[in-house]
Amino acid sequence: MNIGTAAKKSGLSVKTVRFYSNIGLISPDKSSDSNYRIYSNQDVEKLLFVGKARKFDFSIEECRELLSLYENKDRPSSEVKKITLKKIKEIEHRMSELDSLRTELKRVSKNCHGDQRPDCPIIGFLAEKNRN
Amino acid sequence: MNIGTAAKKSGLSVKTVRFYSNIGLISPDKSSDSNYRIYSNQDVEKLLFVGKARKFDFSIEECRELLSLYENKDRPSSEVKKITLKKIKEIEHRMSELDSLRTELKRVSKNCHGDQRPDCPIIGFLAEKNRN
DNA sequence: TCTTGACCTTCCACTTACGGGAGACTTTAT
DNA sequence: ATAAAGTCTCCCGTAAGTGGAAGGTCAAGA
Repeated sequence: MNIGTAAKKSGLSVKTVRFYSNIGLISPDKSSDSNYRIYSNQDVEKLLFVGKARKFDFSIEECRELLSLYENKDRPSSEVKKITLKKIKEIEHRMSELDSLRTELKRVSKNCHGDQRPDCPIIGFLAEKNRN
Repeated sequence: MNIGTAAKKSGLSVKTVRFYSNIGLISPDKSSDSNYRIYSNQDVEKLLFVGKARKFDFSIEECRELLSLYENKDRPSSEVKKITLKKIKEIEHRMSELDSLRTELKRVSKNCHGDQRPDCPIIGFLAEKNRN
């Protein structure tokens, strides 16, 4: 099938699928006469796989790694688990960062009247010089 | 003061300070003979302000807006509050996304032995075709 | 057969918020 | 005087694509 069909089946955009082809993540065959990319059902499986991994915040390089593990039937599951646990750690780290931000922003915005008066503790907070 | 001093005082890198100058976020005077940027104490205040806002996940464009509110003594506090509440919403949205990711990744990784055997439910999960 | 329109190709520029480095110039220190 | 440090502009790179231009390919209709 052509790239448009593969894109539709995988739920990705044509641009994205072509991008994955260009970076060698998922390399379809190419028709020698028309130069069109030709996707197999297996390729579509891989596109779906990567699409899902991307949704789960794995980077392209991580996807590349996961994909090779996915293709290698003898890989030890510990490899996969390692990547996943690392990702969980990253997510939790980012979540705790965001949590502090939210807490702080909530704190300062609670004291802001949010009316026509120019007096604003949020601005004051951002302008505060804190020694660190 | 020169850019290096301003950078040190604001805790930003020279590159970053120059970047802010280039995009017109914080525009110092320029020495007419040496072409060096000359930062005032007020400029440093602005750099600190922006540095802090950036840490709190405000984008450059949001910083630009906050900065103009910071400089405009007559602005209504409602403007500032609006931007802040929007940011809080964004943070909370991202947090809930990350929370689902984490939950799902934890779920699938719990069932993975993580040993030498190739059998891996994480890969299986990523390869699953879910209809949506 | 010709043409139209949909699809495909490559290539380039743009996005965010900078960081790295080249090569040239200015200032400061020895 | 000279060396070192600081600064300047300019260009390239990042991640993961998106958008567009110019051109090639294919199937269908007149």
